[in-house]
Amino acid sequence: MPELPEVETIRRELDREVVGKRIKSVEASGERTLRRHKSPKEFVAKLEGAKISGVERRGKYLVFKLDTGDLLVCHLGMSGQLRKEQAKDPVADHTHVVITFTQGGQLRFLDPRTFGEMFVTTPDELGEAVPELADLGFDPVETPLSWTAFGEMLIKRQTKLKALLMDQKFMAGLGNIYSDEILFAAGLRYDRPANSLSTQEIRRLYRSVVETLHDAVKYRGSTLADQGYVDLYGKTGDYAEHHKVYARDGLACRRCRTPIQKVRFNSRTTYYCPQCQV
DNA sequence: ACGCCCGCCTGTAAGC
DNA sequence: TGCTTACAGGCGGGCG
Repeated sequence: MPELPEVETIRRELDREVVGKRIKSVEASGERTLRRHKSPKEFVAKLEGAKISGVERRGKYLVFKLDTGDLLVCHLGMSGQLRKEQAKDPVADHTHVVITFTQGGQLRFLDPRTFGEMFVTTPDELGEAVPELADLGFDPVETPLSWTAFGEMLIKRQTKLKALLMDQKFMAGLGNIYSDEILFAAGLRYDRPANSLSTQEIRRLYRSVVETLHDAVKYRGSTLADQGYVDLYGKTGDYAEHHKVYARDGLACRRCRTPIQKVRFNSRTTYYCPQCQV
């Protein structure tokens, strides 16, 4: 669920809420959340006493810069949430990490399905020990390309459009929801071979990538019916109201009134308009 | 290189 | 009502 717009929304809030704060203590009970460490103790030891000097985003990863020189990396997976709370607030189920600041207040990580993770590493190791981050493709919001450069990369690939959009090594940050929304905005089917696009289609696709993501960030991301995504304050995002195809199967297309179709593609649910997307 | 599927997890909801 | 099954989609990995 958390894709680029949701992670960017949280990053902006973290920028306000935790940058400049010093970590007083850390409670880390989640072994699976901290699976890259030998033990939660090791994770805690690297954090206590450190000050957070900045928060960046790379695709769906959050990277906290520490004044020790280390980096705290967080991926929310499917069900991870970061929440700003007070020490007196009740601790929700599935809370795996609690960071308490010297200035008061806590940052908590909860994650029912434990696909998410947190770990501390060094800038050097990001390029070696952490291939997932080192191999990430460009970030279309943070470091956009020209559409011509995008087209040169795209035309070389022998794969279908949706698989390519979701490939984090090609472009970082898209998941199932935004891939479908972007393909609708571009008027392209999920199963079009990437190397079959005309120059005009490439330009339209890239414009749709950038515009859809910016729009979604403006509305603070998509909270679906399951409420799986909320921001740092527990607030839902408003972008789902603006979805054109995602979870709208059987409903009339907002552009042409044809019913939106739901299919399985690469064992993922895919929504599209059979009239508007070619 | 690509398509396809599994495993990792839990909460929710549909189906019998 | 209560049990079982399917689904949700993040990612790595394995296989053809």
